[in-house]
Amino acid sequence: MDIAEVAQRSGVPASTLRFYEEKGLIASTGRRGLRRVFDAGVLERLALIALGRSAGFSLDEIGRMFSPGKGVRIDRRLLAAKAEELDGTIRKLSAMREGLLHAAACPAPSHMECPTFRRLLGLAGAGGLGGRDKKKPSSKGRS
Amino acid sequence: MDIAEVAQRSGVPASTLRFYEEKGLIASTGRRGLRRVFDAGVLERLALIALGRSAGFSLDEIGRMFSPGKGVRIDRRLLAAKAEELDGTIRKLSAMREGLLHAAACPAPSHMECPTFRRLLGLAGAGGLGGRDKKKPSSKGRS
DNA sequence: GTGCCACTTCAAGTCAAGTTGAAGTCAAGG
DNA sequence: CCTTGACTTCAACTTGACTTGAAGTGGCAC
Repeated sequence: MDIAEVAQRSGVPASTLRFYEEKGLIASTGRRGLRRVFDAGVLERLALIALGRSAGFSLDEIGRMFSPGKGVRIDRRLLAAKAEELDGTIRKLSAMREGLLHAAACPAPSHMECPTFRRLLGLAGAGGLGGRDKKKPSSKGRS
Repeated sequence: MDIAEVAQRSGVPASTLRFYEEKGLIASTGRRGLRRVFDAGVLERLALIALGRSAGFSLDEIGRMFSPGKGVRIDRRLLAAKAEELDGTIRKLSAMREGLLHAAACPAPSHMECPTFRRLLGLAGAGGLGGRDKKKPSSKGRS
């Protein structure tokens, strides 16, 4: 498979594939001339990377996970830790969602007069939850 | 209040306050010499900003929310939409957490041989969930 | 054999949300 | 009056994950 096929099959842009290779996240099995040749395993690897990213791992973390050998070799404690972290995030997000929903339905003329909303303010200050960014739509390139 | 006091009372660094003012998210009521003077309302505003950020709004979105007037004037549909978005995120995060937990405890020698883990892979590909970044600890400056 | 165009490389740009540094200002205390 | 140092401005840097552009190469269809 050349890079275009991997891109097309995985939905990951070629530029990203090169970037990932540069970062050591994926590897091409060789070259045909200048062009990278990938084997099918790279698709699994890419799925794994997507999974990791979804779970909140950085590319570096993901890289560390399978840089050792060919196997996936993910440290289970790392997974458990990440799961716990996720759990905290979920809790905060849930509280926020509740508050948002209430605020949306709140009868008070101004949100500032709503006790629930005001409670939410404190929550925001307290919570460690950071800014989230949406994933890019990435809806291009797929036929 | 000068910037230092606002910083101290809100926990938001002065550099960030200047940045926020530049972005139109907060306003100083005047100057004493060169120095900004803020009134107490800015603290509420900052709480609101923190809330918005926690809920996943970008600074621009937050700015749009209260740029109109002095009042908070948050569009309730926007809140509801954000809550729904949050809900989706929570769902994905939860699934991810389940999978992570399973993977951490999974008896299969390689994660690739574990059906649950493989199911997770599909999930990651499907989910729209993007990369998350942790909030910085920000444990400086607070006494 | 030759031309095209998908591939290659490498550097630089983007975005968000700030942070950091240098150089300058000025209110207040001694 | 003079020093101090907290404030000011402005620009450049940071991080993470890529994308984009320019310039070059070469595999493959014809």
